[in-house]
Amino acid sequence: MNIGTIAQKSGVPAKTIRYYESIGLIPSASRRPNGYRDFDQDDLQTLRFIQHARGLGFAVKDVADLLALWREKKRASADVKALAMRHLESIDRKIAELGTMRRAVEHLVHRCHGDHRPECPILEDLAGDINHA
Amino acid sequence: MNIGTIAQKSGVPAKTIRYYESIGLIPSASRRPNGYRDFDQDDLQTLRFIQHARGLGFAVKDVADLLALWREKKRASADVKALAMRHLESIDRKIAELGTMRRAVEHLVHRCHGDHRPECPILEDLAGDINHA
DNA sequence: ATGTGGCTTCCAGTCATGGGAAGGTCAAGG
DNA sequence: CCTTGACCTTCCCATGACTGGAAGCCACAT
Repeated sequence: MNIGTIAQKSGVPAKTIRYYESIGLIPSASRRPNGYRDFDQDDLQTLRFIQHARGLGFAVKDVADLLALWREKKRASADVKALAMRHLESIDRKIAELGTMRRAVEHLVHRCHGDHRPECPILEDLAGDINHA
Repeated sequence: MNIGTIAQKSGVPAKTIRYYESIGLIPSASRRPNGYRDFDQDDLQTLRFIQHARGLGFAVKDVADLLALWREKKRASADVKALAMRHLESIDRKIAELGTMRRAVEHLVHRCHGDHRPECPILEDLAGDINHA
């Protein structure tokens, strides 16, 4: 299977597959006599796994760990769960951070007339008057 | 005022101030005979403005636009508001995306025993069985 | 023979910094 | 006067996770 084919089937762009190979996330694909990479069903499985994990927001480093656990038949599910829970916490931190920003920005937007006049509480607040919630 | 002093007063690291200068976000600071940058109160105001805007998650490019509007006395507040609203929408998109991830990851975490045994729905789902919500 | 599309490698850019090297400067203390 | 330590300067490299593009080979159809 050529890289274009597996890219299509896995949803991972060819460019990204080469990148994953270069950083060692996936093993180096075997080569045909003409130099083209040749992928098999196993590679497809792996790339789909990666695609799903990335889709859930796991960092590439974490995906590498998940892949290792996936291949390790004697893993303890507690290890997988711990990794996933750390990820969940990091998602929660990001959501909280964005929520704080969101409230602040929304507050500013609310107070700005948004017309042709130059007076604008958004700019005033950014300039330093952060005392009138 | 040396760069270290203004860094302290503005909360923007010296390194970052030099970077802002290099990309033209702030004007080039004047120099003392010894080559040191010399900042004044205006620079401090500007850096504080930038720091606030960055703290609200505005991209550096957007901060540049906000700075330009701030300095333009004949601006229309509608322009500022529009920029802020676009930012608000982008925050909302990110929150929604993280929320979707969060629910999926939490669902997986819930279903995993997390003990010494190798069976793990997290890995199974990532491997492709995405049909049992 | 020519066109097209896919494959290869390698280099550079993205975004917003942070780290660290190599070297000049300044104020204080011995 | 000299040294120490804390500043400052520029420069290049690294991050994360790709993406774009150039230059060149390969495969197949017309």
